[in-house]
Amino acid sequence: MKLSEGVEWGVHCGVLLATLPAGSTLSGAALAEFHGVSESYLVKHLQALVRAGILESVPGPKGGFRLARPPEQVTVLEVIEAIEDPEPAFRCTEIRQRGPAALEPSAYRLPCVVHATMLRADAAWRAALRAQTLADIAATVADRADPRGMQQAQPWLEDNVRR
Amino acid sequence: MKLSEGVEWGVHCGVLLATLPAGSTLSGAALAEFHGVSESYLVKHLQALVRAGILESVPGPKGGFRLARPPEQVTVLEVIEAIEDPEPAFRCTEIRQRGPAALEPSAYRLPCVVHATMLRADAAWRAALRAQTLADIAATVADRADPRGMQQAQPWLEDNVRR
DNA sequence: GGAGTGATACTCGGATATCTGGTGTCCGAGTTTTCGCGG
DNA sequence: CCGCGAAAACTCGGACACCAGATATCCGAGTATCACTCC
Repeated sequence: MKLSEGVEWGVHCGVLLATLPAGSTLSGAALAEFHGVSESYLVKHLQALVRAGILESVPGPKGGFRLARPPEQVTVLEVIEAIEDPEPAFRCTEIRQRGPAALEPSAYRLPCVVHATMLRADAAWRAALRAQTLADIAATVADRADPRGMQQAQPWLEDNVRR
Repeated sequence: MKLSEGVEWGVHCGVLLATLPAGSTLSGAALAEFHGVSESYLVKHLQALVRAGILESVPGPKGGFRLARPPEQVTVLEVIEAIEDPEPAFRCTEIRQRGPAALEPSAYRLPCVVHATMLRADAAWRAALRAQTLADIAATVADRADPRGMQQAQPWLEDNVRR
C-alpha cells in the first residue's frame, strides 16, 4: 500500500498558496518550477483539486491556480481525497460468505468483523488528517522552518505571483 | 491508495486458525477452499506470515499452517505488515528542498511539516490496528455472527483440521 | 486622446503512451507417511 | 507379531507470466491581454 506521489505535490502546492496573500494566483508552470516537478503531471492533479472545489483555475494569460476558500477551511484530508481514491483503502470482498461455512445471504446482515476493524483504523487515519488544515501547516512551517527559505524565494514569488 | 487483497485473506485465515483449538493445523488447500480463493496465491501470502513469525508451516503429508503464537499475542497490524509493505504509505521525497527556495541541505534538519502530518495519521492508523488481536476478532465473531455458520462448517473442519 | 476590435499568446483541460507493482500460476525441493518385507 | 526400510505422495517454497493502476506526456479548446485602428 502506498500513496500516490501526487498527494505530496498537491498538499505542498496548497500550503504554498496558503502562505501567499489571499487571492494570489500561480500558474501551473510556476508551481511545478517551485517544487521541481513535472509540469504536465502536476497540472493533472491540480485539475482534480479544482473539480473538488479546493482550487480555482483562471484561464488565459495571467491565469493560474488559487485557493477557492480560506486555507483555514481546507483540511489535508480534503486534498488527499481529491487526488486519491476517496473510498477506504480496505475493500471487503465478503469472503466469509464463501466456502463450506456459507449460509444464505440474509444471514450476513451484520457487518464483517474484519471489515469493521479495518474501517475503524481508516476512520482514525482520516480523523487525524481532517484535524489539520492548510493554514495549520503553513503556520507551522512559518514558525519552525528556516526563514531564509521564504526570504530567498521572495524575488521569485514577486515575479510569478499574480492576483 | 488501496490495500492488497492478500491482507483480507491473511487476516481471515488468522482468525479462522484462532477459533480452532490451539495447535490446530490446516493445509493451504483447505484454507483456500474454506475462503473460496485461489490456493497458489493464498499460499504465497501465508509464506510471508511464516517469515514474519506469525504462522508455522508443517511440511509433508498431514502438514499445513498453524499459529506460531497464542492468538491473543498476534495483532492485526502484525498480519498486515507481514503481507504489505511495512513502511508508511506516504513517502516524502523532500520536494521542499528543490526549486528556487532551496537552501543548503543542512538547513533541513527539522522534518518536513507535511511529512510529519502524514506520519501522525499513519501512526493513528497503526495504533488502531495494533489494539486488535486475532483473539479479539475471533471472540467478536463467535459472539455476534450467526452460530449456524460454524455449526455448518463443523463436519468440514473435522475432515480437514490436523494437529 | 479614447474606445472598440481583432489577432495573439498564454493558460487550462482532457485524451493518449509507458512502466512499475500487484495478481495469478506453475513446477521443483523436502519431509512425513505408509506399505511391504524380513526377522 | 513387531521393527525396519525404501518408495511414494503430499506438502511448502520460490521462480515465472499477466494485468491494472499510477506515471509521464502531448496537443487542442478557451480566454484575457495587447496592439492597432478608427472616431
